[in-house]
Amino acid sequence: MKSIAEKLKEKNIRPSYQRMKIFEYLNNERNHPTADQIFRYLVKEMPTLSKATVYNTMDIFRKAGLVRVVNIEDNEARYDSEVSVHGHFKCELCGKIYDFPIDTDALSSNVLKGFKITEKDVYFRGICPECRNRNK
Amino acid sequence: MKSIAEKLKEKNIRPSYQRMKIFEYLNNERNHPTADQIFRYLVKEMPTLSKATVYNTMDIFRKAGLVRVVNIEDNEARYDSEVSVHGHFKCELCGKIYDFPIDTDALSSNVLKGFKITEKDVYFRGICPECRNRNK
DNA sequence: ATATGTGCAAACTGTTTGCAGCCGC
DNA sequence: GCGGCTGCAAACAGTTTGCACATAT
Repeated sequence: MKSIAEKLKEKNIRPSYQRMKIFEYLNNERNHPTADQIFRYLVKEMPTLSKATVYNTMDIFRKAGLVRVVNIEDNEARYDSEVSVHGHFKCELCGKIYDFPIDTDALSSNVLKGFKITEKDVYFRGICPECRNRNK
Repeated sequence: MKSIAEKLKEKNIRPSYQRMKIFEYLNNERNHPTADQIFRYLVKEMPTLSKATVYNTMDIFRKAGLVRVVNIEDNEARYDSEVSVHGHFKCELCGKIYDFPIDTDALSSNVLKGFKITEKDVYFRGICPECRNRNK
């Protein structure tokens, strides 16, 4: 089991304390947090933490392929430590975001022949089973 | 062929001059414009037009199902007068946004059984054929 | 006359930037 | 000591809001 520091070094990211804590948080809480959520959680144990550092770090992680940015909400970005191709479902009632697998081949129909596709985002919205049952 | 005024009335939207011009623009220029593009174009012939009116109008249109909001860019929203389910591809080089059909059944796999899906957004990014050829 | 729509400016929010100081190699 | 990282504050952009005035029925 690799240490966090090693994982960051592999990507040529200097493992500062802040970066390691942010990375640790992302991999423990897999709730697609916003930058603000990450900040508010970590500032409790690191009172001098700055939001700019969170943004900087997320950008570095994104460029290194350690996180995916989830823009399922129009106003603010969320971060996903699961970087493989998959879809996101947001429940309009409870706000929870679910991951789900997608058949990426079925999607990229032959209509996009000639296009080089480097990024695929699939966002669904609706009501999750829990909320549907609750309102019955 | 219905007049624009009639189309708006059908949706219980009072056909003010501004709203008709905005609706007309959306259906003529099918370039997935931003609010700012709509504003900058129309302010030329309507110097007193306000950006707030553009935003208000787009919100009314969206609620009435006349436009779809395209959030393929993280910073600003785009509007699509084509409201049927389809995907969007953005070329990272020329910035152009292409529509493409999606097999919506292939997408909603049985993994999302129990979920009520009301909205589907599919965003791809990459390089379009034109740009690929240009750089050869 | 009353409802609704418009336009202006100010507020708001998420994000980015510049820069001074700090830390680690 | 040097390069890189952090934290603060200010700047920034897109969007929303409050309100007075204009407009349409």
